[in-house]
Amino acid sequence: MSTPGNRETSGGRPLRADARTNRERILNVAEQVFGKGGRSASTEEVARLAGVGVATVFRHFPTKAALLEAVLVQRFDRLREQAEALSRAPDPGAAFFGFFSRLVADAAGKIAISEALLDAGSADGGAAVQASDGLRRAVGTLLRNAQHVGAVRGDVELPEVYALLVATSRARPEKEVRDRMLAIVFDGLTSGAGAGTFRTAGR
Amino acid sequence: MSTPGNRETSGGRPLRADARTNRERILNVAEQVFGKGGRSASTEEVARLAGVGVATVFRHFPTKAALLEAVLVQRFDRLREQAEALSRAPDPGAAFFGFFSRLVADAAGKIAISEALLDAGSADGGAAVQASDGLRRAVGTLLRNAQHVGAVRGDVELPEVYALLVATSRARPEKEVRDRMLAIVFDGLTSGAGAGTFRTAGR
Amino acid sequence: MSTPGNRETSGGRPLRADARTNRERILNVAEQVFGKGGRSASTEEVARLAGVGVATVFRHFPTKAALLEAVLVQRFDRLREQAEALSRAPDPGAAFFGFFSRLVADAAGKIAISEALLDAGSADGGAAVQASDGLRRAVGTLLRNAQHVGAVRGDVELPEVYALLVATSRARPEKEVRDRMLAIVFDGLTSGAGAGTFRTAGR
Amino acid sequence: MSTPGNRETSGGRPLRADARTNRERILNVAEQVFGKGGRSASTEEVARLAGVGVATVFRHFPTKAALLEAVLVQRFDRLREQAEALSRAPDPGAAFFGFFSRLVADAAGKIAISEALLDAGSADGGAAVQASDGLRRAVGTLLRNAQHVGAVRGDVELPEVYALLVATSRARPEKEVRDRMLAIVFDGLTSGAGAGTFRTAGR
DNA sequence: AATGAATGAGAATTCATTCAT
DNA sequence: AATGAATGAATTCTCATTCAT
Repeated sequence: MSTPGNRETSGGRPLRADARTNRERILNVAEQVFGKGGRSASTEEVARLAGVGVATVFRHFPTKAALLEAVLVQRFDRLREQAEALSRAPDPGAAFFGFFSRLVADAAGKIAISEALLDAGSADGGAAVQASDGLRRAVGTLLRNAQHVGAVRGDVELPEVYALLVATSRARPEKEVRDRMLAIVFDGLTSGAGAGTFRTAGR
Repeated sequence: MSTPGNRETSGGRPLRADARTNRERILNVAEQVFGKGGRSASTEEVARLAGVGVATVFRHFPTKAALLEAVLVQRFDRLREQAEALSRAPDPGAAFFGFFSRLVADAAGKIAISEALLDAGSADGGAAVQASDGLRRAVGTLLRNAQHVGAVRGDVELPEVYALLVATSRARPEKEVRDRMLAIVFDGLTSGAGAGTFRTAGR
Repeated sequence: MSTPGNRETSGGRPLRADARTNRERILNVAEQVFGKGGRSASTEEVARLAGVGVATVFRHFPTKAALLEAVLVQRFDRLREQAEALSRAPDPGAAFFGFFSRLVADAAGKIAISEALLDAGSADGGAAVQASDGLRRAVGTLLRNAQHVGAVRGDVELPEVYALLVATSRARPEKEVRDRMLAIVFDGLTSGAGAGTFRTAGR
Repeated sequence: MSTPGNRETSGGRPLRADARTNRERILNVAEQVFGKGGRSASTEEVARLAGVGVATVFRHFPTKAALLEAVLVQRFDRLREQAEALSRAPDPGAAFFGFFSRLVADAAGKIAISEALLDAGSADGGAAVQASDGLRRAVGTLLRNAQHVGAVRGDVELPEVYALLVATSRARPEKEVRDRMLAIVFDGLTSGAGAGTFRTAGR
């Protein structure tokens, strides 16, 4: 949307048509490759599957870290856009839980992504953190809306909700189990009270 | 219980005193190093921090994978022992939730461990998987006990509970947030009902 | 002849000019290095003498074994070509003995080569074995031709002749002695009869 | 026999009984191990098969090279003893050819031995060269005797005969082929003349 | 004397990144 | 702009040799 991080290169000059095509293909391939093999997947692999030379990858993304970052930014931005779109949906409860479910389902099988969701909280200094923050804000909106209509209890706050989102997107059980796992979390987000006794039990 | 996995070497012969010391130091250092850097941390790093040569590390653990495995087995075994001990505690509810909390707290900052908790479900064929299964079984016992006394609702099953354990142990927020995150999950495990509408919402 | 094994890479695509140069230099240097130090000579040594980095060697030959194999294939192919050329020479006797002499002379100082001539009989599964077989077949033709014109006695067969070729190419005496050694073998291949009594004497 | 190289250690002091036993066992195991794997077989392997610690091997033989040398000396000495014994046999022809056959047969499957037979000609400076010379001298005697009775033609000399011995002991064909190969060589050593034309053909 | 443990110096191989075409 | 080639710096693992018990 109105994100400033969407420029094609830092130089600002618009890319030639074929270059833009290449950049996009590389980015998409990288998402798959890092999704499967994590950070440690090799840049050559990305180049090969994208059908370009390694040097081309490095022309577009000066370091492997930059490539990884670009992948993450793209992903975070997409998610943020979805969240923003849902924030205008008629049923805020369905919007919130639906988004939560979809994100977790999508993250399955995307190692690097979820690793990143995780680490992006920590210092990276870069664009990925910003993009992650954008997503977090959008989730915050969804959450507030849902609380407004009583779909989510009022006493939970964004940090723990986001932590749950990150956490559950990391687990990679089969769909069946994943759904049952989410059901529990969603119950916890809805009902409230009661179990308070055990919250810190044993600590 | 009487853990059979605690022998010093598979060979059976007890190690010389100095060797055992070294082996233990290496194992502990490795736990930290892999905890911080994940699988991709280098064996050399482990050796350096343990104050021994790389070759010494390899003498004790013939491959890097074996070292990683040993670390995991040790950790899983420890956790299983704790779980087993708690399974005989007077208050099954406190036992279950207490164990859950402690595990998640301990996992903080231990990348490799949680990665492993995660992957151990998949094929590894090795000792780590066995140890992981042992832990899972022990958690199963805690869960059943807690359900028996009504501390955990009766309609949840081990797979999703274990998935939640894995998931939340992966997230690494500060203590504050972690506790609030767990409170939500624990609520979901206690109350039940109600939120069913949203379980698969958006899917 | 039209050797099919001479392509630059198995991929088929012709190498860039500079790459081909490097590949050839590496191959030649490797022939010398392995010739002197045998299989256990180091790849680093090859790289150093070829004036390239180790990684370059590995780019061209993905494993040390592959490099060794390439060296052998090249050598076997060359020898086979020579043998094939000689198989059309006017004097089959001179062709056979001449080839024999030349091969033995060339093998002097080439440990890896003769080791390989030796081992190629055994299982390697690879291209070297094929190339070795090609050479053996070519020698077979030379032998048959020479027997046809009576230059080599009729009752010897390829296996023992090839074994002799391998054996004598392994010994590395000075030229003088080598020639005298070959003279004995050649006599044995020509005359026949007579000494039969001693063939298995003492056995 | 009257060899001066038979002392147990260079120190001169006689070894304790158990030490001598160990030394012998190590030596025999080493012969097998190096026979199978060549020089590159590991010292640990020797130790393991001998049922002693590595350090014990190194106590008896200060370096791997020394161990290899000792193996060779032992082997050369044994062969020399056999040759010397045969030099007093009634039939010098049978003695010569018999010894030749036996040596070649024994060498089969003993990589290091034949490698050494080969290299011992070159500079080693050590005891192995001396032992090798002893063997060579003994073969010389066998040869002269055989020539004396006309079993071997008179115009061949020790260097080329020894070279043939070395060469054929390196080839490792099956028994069948080996025998036929030797038959050719023996013919060459007996008959003489005739094939002279080809001796240096092609050179 | 015997041994298991420790180790430094390689060796093969990989990979992010730079260079020449 | 695109590419294949080149490379230095890791990284895992091995082995002859030394050390401490």
